[in-house]
Amino acid sequence: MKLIDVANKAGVSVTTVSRVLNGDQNVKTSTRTRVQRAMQDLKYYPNLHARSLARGQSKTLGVLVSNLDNPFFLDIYRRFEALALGSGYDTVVSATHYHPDQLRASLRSMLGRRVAGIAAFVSEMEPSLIDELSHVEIPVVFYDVGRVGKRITNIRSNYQQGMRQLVEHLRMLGHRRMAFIAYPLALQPTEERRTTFLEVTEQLGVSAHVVLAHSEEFSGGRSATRELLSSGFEPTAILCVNDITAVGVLKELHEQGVLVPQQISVAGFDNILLGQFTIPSLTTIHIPRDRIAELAFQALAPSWPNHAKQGQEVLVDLELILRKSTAPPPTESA
Amino acid sequence: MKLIDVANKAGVSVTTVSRVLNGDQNVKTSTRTRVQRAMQDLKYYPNLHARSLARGQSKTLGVLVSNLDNPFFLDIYRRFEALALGSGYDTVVSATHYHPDQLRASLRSMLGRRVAGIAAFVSEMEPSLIDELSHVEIPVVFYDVGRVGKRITNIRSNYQQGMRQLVEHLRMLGHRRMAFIAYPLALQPTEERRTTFLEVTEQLGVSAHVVLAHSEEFSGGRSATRELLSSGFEPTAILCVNDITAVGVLKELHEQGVLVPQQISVAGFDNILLGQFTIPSLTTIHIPRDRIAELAFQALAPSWPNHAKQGQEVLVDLELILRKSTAPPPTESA
DNA sequence: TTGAAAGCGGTACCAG
DNA sequence: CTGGTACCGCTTTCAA
Repeated sequence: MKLIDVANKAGVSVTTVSRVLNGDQNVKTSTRTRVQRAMQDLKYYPNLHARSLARGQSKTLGVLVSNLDNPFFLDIYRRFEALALGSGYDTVVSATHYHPDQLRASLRSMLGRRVAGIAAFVSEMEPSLIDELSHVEIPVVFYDVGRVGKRITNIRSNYQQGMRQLVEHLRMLGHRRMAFIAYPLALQPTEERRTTFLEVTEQLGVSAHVVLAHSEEFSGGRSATRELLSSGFEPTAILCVNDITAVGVLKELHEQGVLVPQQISVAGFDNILLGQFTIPSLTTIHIPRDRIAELAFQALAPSWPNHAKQGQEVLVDLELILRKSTAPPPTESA
Repeated sequence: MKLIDVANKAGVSVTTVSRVLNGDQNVKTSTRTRVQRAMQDLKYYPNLHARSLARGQSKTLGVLVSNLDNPFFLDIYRRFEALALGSGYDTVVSATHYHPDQLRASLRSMLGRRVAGIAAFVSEMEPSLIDELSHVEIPVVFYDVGRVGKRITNIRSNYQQGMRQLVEHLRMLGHRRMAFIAYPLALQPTEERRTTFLEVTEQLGVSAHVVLAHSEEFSGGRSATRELLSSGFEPTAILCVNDITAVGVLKELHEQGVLVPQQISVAGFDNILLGQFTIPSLTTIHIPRDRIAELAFQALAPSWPNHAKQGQEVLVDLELILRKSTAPPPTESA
């Protein structure tokens, strides 16, 4: 079922059909109706490939995400998609599962699709890929990786500021021995959280200890906690690279009969919805995902109000969210 | 950067470039190398739209999901995508957020993209849409909605069998008053869970009570629980339409000081990963998502081992997963 | 082993 | 207000 079939059925030219298809006003109402009827009767819908080919561009935005399992990324994507949809853009996502190869493949596929722009919320972005992207003629926006360039916008979280708030809060409560559960992969953003933790604890004079989770899942938090508890460090507070990990920590502590927050305080990072429903609810650092998604979209969509954002670096501030998983440490009577 | 640019640079015709692009063996090795060099130098990557247009089909499978926030759907999608990728298919997802309009739009977009097949894991599929789909010339597979047709495969969960196991288990434990927290939307699959609950409890002679959550999120479980506790029904076990809801229930009960499972048992449905990390871990019904994804893929991919599945209805059995959130009810000494 | 040329299904410019 | 037609970039006969 093609344009010409509709044209024949309606007794007009393909041009006219194309016009009504695209809402061109220069079509007599009676003709328009006739064409629309024909389209319906034939159950016609346009071939998007032909259209994009002819137009030379595709009103599609590509979104790259490391991991859709983490609600953090999903939240960003959802908001981004909503904005895109609202402006008539289609959206195509690809989860790379932290594999540079998969990332490369997804990227090629998107470029092949001639997307109008690419938003990359991935942690495994390699320099070579960033290079490759900077030669491309479409706008690109990175989150937490990459660098600013001609058409490249960069959004970054102010980890320093966020982590400081959290550590200061805990210190204020009286904590002096804090552990950090880090990610197993050497990914820029998560590495940054770890190093920031180390810096801040050093500055504030609290003793710090880092242990690596060996999975990005809940279970990573669990096993890391086991390891931590038998390490001899005896932290009074455990900070986690993200909320998912913290859920695992909470679970393991509960199984071991350790009370949170009475005996050990726990904090997450990201502020995913689940954190409000854990037992106890989770103190965490909020990363404003809606705002990040909005900034990203603005950087990709031309003719957007404050589209000026393109080609810049934007630093996003984080916010400490206090809930029930943190409290003063037990008084050391020993 | 187009085919012809590469051809010029390499001093061959576009045909030849196309050949090396598609791995055609009838190209002299030296020529092939020259062309490949040219492609690299020019950072060429093919325009997928032109390709699909010329080929008349697109090695892309469309996946429709109600809601990516629910790990249940995400798990299915992840597996499906992996299989597709393994067979050289691209995949495009669309979350409909339970809106028939959004579903319709996504469907059109996919058909416009001339996908090679569509897998619909959506609850809001309307009869009219199913009709529309049956006229399309590509294979389609539905999960929990729709009906079998020429190129239409149907996968269904055996809710009857799953729900019966759960209710029997609880009855065996001694429970006689069970409440069910249902979904707010009138969606076929979730409705089915509700009615099945009612049937089974009736058959087993246990008194039943249904309360509607007013959100599909964790919070829906929380508020429904509040409502339930003040309803006077006093259930000894609460069954939930899914695990997400159950997490909210667990939270609310904990806040109210009700011990799970000592005072009230709680069960979920779906068996998402999170259920292993709740406090207490969640008894639930496992729906074999991997298998569902595999069946779906088989139904769409031609030249697949047991591709015979197409145009059939497949019923998938569920499995009771016993964890720590269910136990005998408190002995009524009153 | 290579190339010329006819589409694929739309879009958009140029006439009328 | 409507139609003719030259592309868009790649695939695929058909010939050489």
